[in-house]
Amino acid sequence: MQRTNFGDMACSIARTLDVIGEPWSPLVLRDIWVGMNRFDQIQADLGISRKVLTERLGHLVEHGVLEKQAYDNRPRYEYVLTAKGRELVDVLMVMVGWGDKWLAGEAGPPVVYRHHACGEIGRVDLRCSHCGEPMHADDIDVLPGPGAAPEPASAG
Amino acid sequence: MQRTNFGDMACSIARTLDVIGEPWSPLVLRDIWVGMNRFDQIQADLGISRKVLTERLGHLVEHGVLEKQAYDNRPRYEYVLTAKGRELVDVLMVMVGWGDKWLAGEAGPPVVYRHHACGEIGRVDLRCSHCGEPMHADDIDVLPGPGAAPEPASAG
DNA sequence: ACTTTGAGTTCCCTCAGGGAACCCCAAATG
DNA sequence: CATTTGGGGTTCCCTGAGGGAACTCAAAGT
Repeated sequence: MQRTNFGDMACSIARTLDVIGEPWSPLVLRDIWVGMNRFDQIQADLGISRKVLTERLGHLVEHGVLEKQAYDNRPRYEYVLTAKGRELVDVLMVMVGWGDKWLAGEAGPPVVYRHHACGEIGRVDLRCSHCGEPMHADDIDVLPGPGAAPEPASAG
Repeated sequence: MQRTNFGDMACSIARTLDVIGEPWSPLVLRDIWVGMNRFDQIQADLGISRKVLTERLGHLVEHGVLEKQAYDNRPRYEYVLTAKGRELVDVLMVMVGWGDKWLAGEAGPPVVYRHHACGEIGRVDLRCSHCGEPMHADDIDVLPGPGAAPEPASAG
């Protein structure tokens, strides 16, 4: 965990980092997204320390991103995404897009997405919810919103 | 920095985390995105330790996300986003969208985006690059791509 | 000469991450 | 019944990254 508490900042990036900003958290989320729902599976897949995995899973459950479900009469559990967690996967998908473009190298992307709606391999594309045109860093002005902090400009 | 090296994994999420996965990095990027380009500005705004800020800026420059530019005859520098860095802001924008929805509370979002193309306040929306329809976690199948690792399924 | 300012370095201290061993419970096995 | 197996964690110690504050350095400004 980062030592500074990001959750109290008036910035949605910082607040989001408070949920998935710790090392390993996004990868834990990814594993669960693609169907690795059990402790030992995730631990083996990522090579994460069991101690840290316990902590991360607890943190994600606490923040309502995951749910812990029993799957047997024995004390056996698996972790599944909540609605909140599924929407957080959007962030992962965009990370994948960037990594595919800038870091994948000659081998090409490790995975691709087939879109149910069209059946084609597609990438994720950011568009304005209002007009549907592309919406990236240079296409917007960042303005203070209703929940802005009193004095300083912050990009949250 | 996380102790485990994410950059070598066959997963674009892990590789992206290798660039901006360390604590503070996304917030440093955000500050520079909204025009806080100088060391002391960023340090004061975030309350990050100077030691760590030095390290993060160096790391981001090294990975081609930022450029360090002299802005005076004196040894004075500022940090600006490269094209690679500007595209990384996509990830931040989606984090903002999620944080606004799930974490902002009654006060509402700390900032809003005005889209140049339509002039309206809009949010960012994920769509399929192929058909233009919404594309989220549940709308896709994740399939191995050309750069997939030999054996295991991984969501990269 | 003295102060100021931006941009870092250096130092020490604490606490989070890594690694490996250990524990608990319930079912299956002999 | 006693033992093994396997999932799901705890506990322990060690190292190294983050926090904080002080220090440095170079070029102006006065």
